[in-house]
Amino acid sequence: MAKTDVLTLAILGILRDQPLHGYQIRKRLGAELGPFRALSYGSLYPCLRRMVEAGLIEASGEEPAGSSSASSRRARIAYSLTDPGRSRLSEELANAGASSWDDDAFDVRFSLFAHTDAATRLRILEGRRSRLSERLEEVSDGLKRMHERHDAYTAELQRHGLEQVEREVQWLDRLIENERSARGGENNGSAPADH
Amino acid sequence: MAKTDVLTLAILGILRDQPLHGYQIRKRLGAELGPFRALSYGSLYPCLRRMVEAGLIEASGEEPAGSSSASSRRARIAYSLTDPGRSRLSEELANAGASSWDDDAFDVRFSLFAHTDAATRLRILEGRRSRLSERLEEVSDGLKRMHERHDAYTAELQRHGLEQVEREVQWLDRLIENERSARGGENNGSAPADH
DNA sequence: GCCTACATGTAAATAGTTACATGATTGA
DNA sequence: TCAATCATGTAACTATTTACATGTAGGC
Repeated sequence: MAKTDVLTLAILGILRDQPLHGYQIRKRLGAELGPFRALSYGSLYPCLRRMVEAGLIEASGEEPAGSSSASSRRARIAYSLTDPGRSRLSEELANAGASSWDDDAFDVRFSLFAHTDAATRLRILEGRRSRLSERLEEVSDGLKRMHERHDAYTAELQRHGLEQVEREVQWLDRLIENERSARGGENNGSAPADH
Repeated sequence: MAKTDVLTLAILGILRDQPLHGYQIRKRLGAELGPFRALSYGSLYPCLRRMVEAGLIEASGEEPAGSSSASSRRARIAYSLTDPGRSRLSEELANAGASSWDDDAFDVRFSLFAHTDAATRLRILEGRRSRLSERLEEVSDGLKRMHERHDAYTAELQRHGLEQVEREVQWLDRLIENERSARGGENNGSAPADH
């Protein structure tokens, strides 16, 4: 349930603007999103098949989104969003069930922020922040409690983990502030506008 | 193959010093190691069973490592390392096949550094560092290449990911330096000794 | 008496990777 | 012609989560 749903969403998102082949989908996803750095075809193609069966996407024989259009390649299948797929994407983008998402799910949602409305963006960022805060407390409690049960390496590992999560929270804070100060402007934003 | 092996190693490591119940193993692992924050019993107990079958650990009816010893609890099973389990742990700790490990595997190995010899520690740290460097290049290439294909949010996500990996590399560099400057001293170290 | 934490497990469903099988196109 | 990259898929295996099933001990 977990990752395939995320993969489905990521595919819907990446097909939003142009049809692509499976191969291209894999490359883009791998290049743009951490979670799919090493996505295997054994995951991708079955997922595409399921999506076709569910009517979310369509497989068509030719003319993907490539640059040159003259060649006569065989066996290339371009997938494109259907209307139900498009609705499903909108639905997903509007629903900020910010609870229970794992890191990967957040990344995918975030990467689709350009097509997410401002209120939902804010809710997602805040939801993510509060979950990370909980984690922060758990880990720092753990660190305090182990404290004298020595093992400096384990402690160092946790200290480092803690730091990374703290930075993640700071990053979110910056983003949240940005979203807030951008209020009154666009509803369908496209830039974190900070540097 | 991937995570269970890591779980097996983590269990061997945590049972090195005292026998523990399954329940205690889960708690400790969850508290000390990120990868096992949400380890389920459905993963843990089958793994313990496999380890018993493989002769790496032994299940004994009573007397775990608890504080008070007077109570007569039922159905509590304390697992302890067998001699083969102990050898297996040593083997694993000596082998720094630093290639192909994922993040979780590194964390588990690192948490066992107190029982790992200095040369192996260094090899593991350097192996990890070089893999992260590769990732760094891939991601920053990707960032440069997308660059004008707009979408500021996706770019921001990658920038942030890049930063986190960069920090991870800096952390490793500090650790590596520490290990190097500690040369001539202990072979079986116990402290990163930096603050 | 009730709730929480302790404690152990199984079965079914899900997900994911690896290895395999195949073949076209491009450029050196 | 040879290698790399493009391109699509399947089957077997491995791992993992979720939901279930059961029961004890200690504190309020």
